[in-house]
Amino acid sequence: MNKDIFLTNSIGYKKEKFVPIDKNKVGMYVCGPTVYDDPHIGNARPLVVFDILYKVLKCKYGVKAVTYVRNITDVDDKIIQSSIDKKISIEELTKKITKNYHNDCDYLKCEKPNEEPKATEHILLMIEMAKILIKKGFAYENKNHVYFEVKKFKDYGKLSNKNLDELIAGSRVEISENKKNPEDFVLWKPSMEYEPSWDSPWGKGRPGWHLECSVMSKKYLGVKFDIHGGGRDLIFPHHENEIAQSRCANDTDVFANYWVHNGFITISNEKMAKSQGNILKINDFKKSISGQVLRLALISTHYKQPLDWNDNLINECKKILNKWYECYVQVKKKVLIPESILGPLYDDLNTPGYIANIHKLYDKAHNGTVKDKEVFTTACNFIGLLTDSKDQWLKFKKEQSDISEQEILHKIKERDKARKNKNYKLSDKIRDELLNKGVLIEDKDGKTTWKFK
RNA sequence: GGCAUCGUGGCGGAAUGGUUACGCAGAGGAUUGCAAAUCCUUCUAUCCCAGUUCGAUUCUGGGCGAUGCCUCCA
Repeated sequence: MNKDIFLTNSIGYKKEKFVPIDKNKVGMYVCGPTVYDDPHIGNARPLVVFDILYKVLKCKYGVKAVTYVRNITDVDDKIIQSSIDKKISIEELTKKITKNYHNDCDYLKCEKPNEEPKATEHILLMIEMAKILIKKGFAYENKNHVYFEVKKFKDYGKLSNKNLDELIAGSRVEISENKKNPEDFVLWKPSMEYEPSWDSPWGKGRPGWHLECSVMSKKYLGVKFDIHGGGRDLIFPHHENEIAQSRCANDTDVFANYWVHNGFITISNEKMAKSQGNILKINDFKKSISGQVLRLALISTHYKQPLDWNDNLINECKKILNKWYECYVQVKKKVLIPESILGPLYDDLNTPGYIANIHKLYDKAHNGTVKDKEVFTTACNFIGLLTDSKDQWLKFKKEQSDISEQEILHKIKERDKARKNKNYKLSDKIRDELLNKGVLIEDKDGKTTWKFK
């Protein structure tokens, strides 16, 4: 499609036309998980949002033109703490959580990124970058720590709309006597005996949190690239610090051109937090709800907006997908999605607008030709919906029920008998019983059919 | 305290300087033993106050309210 893509750039928070550095190539870096605990529904949002942005970019620039990098952070204080709490080794923990994370990605129908670098596999590059920053005078060593001197970077705070004076005045910044200034942040720190460590010019230790993304984005996308994404909360300090490190180390005027951040999820209007005890793990949905339902729910609101997670939302999405599967067809030949339908996605990833368009395609397809149904199904597939066949969808619902097919057919026979005898009291009772077990009876054209609700 | 975002019908949720969003729910109808499912039709809205304008829900200013970030966090 010839149409331009627009994105809301967090720098300035304005919608801007997307122009890649190289018009034949697009690079996107998205902050992936820190593998210290199972992914929750909040982690799922950027996964799905940037998966769709990836698809849109590929649609416009070609499959091979887009490089999507999403890291895995496997060294971090939270991981150390979690391994102590769970009484398992760090390696065992990160391996296990990474595996769970990949399962969750599959469940949510997310495509694999082109690269999925791990922090622990890039320690040497991180040490290199820290060395360069010291050499150039942007960082300093003190007592086996290396700190980035924020003051030295003039554009600090440009992304998050902060100025240094206010930050310091807030005095919530961690004060350490090792630091020259309270706002300075760690590039390298020493490790305790039991903590993971690597040799460095500043002794055995480990990197600070932000360095990995600077190093890995550079390795896979270069010192300047197009899109950097993640959750809103990462704007400060994580992304601000990435910009500072990268631009100072690489002598560049810009790090990423477009910063795209997704909003937060609340649970029934409450902040999702450990202290609230309302963390919903992705894994906990797998048994009862199809990943497609979660996916639809996650994109039912524009990515920038907050999204409230509640039963009503899930039920609505279930209903919509049930309905949509009525028009599902297997698409064999490639079908083009009309520009007018695709439009909202190009316009700052307006998924609700696109969903509204799918509803219109559904209306057309429902009484329309096979071609109409193919267009409809293709439009759904484009955002990762209706990617399961109808059989798979029905099978999943079947697995939710504890009633056997045999039993259902038997009950229906019983009901038919009652109906023939005009014993409607009994026949309605049987229908209610089945409904309670999730089986929906439909008398159509003189025949009784059933399906799982 | 500082910096941001948001405030649309019963609910969710887009867009827009003047014209139908869309979905769910509700109502009416077709259909049915009654339903369900499906189809058709349909009601309901732009927080308050000023300003700009021929005209503002949309732009500007003020107010009120909600939320987020400023500390680990998607």
